[in-house]
Amino acid sequence: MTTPPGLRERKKQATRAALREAALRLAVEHGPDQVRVEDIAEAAGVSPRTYNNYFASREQAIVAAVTADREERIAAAVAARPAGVRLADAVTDAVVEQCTDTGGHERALLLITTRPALREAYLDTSAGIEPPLTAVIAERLGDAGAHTARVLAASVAAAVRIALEGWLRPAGKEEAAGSTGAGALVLPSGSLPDQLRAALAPLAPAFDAAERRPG
Amino acid sequence: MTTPPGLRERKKQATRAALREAALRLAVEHGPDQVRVEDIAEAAGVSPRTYNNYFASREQAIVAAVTADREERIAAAVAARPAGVRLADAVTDAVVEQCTDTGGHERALLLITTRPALREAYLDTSAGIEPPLTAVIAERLGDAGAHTARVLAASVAAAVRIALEGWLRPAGKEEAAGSTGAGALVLPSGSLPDQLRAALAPLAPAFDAAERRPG
DNA sequence: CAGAATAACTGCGTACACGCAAATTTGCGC
DNA sequence: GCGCAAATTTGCGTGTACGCAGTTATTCTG
Repeated sequence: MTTPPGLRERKKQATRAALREAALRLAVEHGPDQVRVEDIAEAAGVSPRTYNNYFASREQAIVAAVTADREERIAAAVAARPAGVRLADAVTDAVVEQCTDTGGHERALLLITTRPALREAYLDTSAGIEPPLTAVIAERLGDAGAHTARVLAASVAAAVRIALEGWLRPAGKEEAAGSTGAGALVLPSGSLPDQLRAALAPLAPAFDAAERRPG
Repeated sequence: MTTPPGLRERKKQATRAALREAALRLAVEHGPDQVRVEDIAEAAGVSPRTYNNYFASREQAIVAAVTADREERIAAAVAARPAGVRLADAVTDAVVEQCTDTGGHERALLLITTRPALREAYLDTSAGIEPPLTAVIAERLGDAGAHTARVLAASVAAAVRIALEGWLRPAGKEEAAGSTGAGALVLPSGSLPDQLRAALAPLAPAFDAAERRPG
C-alpha cells in the first residue's frame, strides 16, 4: 500500500517545496507586492510556466509556505487519537493543535495577512483540509457514514475559515457591517484557539449524532 | 429602512442584469468557450473594464444568469416559515425548494456544467448563500446565537456545494478516486432534491442543539 | 538493458484580472 | 436650476493564468 516513492514523485515534492520557500523568502525580502511569478520561478530554478503547473495563482505559493502540509497533519492528528474519545473532541483538538502551530512562520504570517489578496489566499487554504478530514472521519464512521463524513469535513473546513477570519479581523481594516446587521455589534476576537473552539462547538452535536447512528 | 432605490442603484442593477443575460445568450449561441468578456461587454453596452467591476471572472456572469438571486430567495423562504417549525426543517425545505427552481434555465445549466471552468464557477455560487442565511438564522437564534448562525450557514453552503457536485457528477468525467478511497465505491447520484436532503441531514442535530440552547 | 509508455517541463500565444487616475454621471442641499 | 461631493465608468498598462504542442526525463515491460 505504501510503495516507496520513486524519483519522479520526490522531485515533484522538491520542486513544490523549492517554489514555496522561494516565494516566501522573496516576499519577506522585497515585500509581497514586489514579487512576480517570474522571480519565484527563477529562484526555484524552473520556468514560469512550470510555476503555474504547481500553483494556480501568485499568492498560493506564498501562503503554502506557512500552511505547509497542515491538511495531512490534521488528519494524522485525528487518526492518532484513541478510538474511545468523542469524535467531535478528537477533531476539535486536532484542528486547534495543528492550526496553532505555524511552524515558526508567525512573522511571515503577519506580513502576509495585511495584504488583502494574500489574506484571501490564506483563508482559502482552509478548504484544503476537507479531503483528508473526510478520509479519517469516514474511517471512524464506517462505510455507511461516508456521505456524512464528507459533509462534516466540509463543515469543519468552513468553521476553520470563519475562525481565521475572526482571528485576523483586527489586523485587517474594519469591514462594512453589511446586511447581516446584528453581527457587527460584538466582535469578540479572542485568541486563535478560542476562535477555533468557538467556531467548531456548534458542529459537535452533528458529530455526536453521526457517531451514534450506524450511518 | 426600505428607502426606494434611486436612479443610481437601479442603473447598477440594470447593468448587472444586462451583463448576465448577454453572457448567457452569447454562451448559448456560440458555445461557452467562444465568448470573450469583450463580446459580453459590448452586447451589454459597457466597456470591458466595467465588466470586471461587476464580475471577477469571465465565468461568473454566465453562471449568475442561471443562479439569479438564489441567495435572497433562500433567505426569504426561510423567513417565511412559521416560527413553530424546526429550524433544520425550515432551512432544508427552503434550500431544496429554491435550488430546484432553476428559473427555466435548465437547458443552459446542462450546457454550462459540461465545461470544467463553468462547472467550478457554478459550484462556487453556493458560497454566496452564506451571508443571507446567516442573517435569517441569527434572527431565529437570537443575539446570543449570532456566532453559531454564521457557522451553521457556512455549513449549509458547504453541504449545498457537495450536493451539487454529487448531482452533476454523471455529467462530468469520472474523477480520480483519490486518497479518500472508500467514497468511490458507492455513488448514489439521485435527483437533486435527494442529494440536497442527504447532504443537509447530517447538520440537523447541530440546528436542533442551537435552537434548544439560548446561545 | 533496450525500447516503449507515461509523466513532467517548457515556450508560445491569447485572453483575462485589476490597480490607477482621469473623465463622466448622479445625488443633494441651497 | 446650480454647483459641489460622491460614486461610477472608462482607458491604459502590467502582470497573470492556462491551453496547446513539442521536448525531455522517468518508469515500465519484456
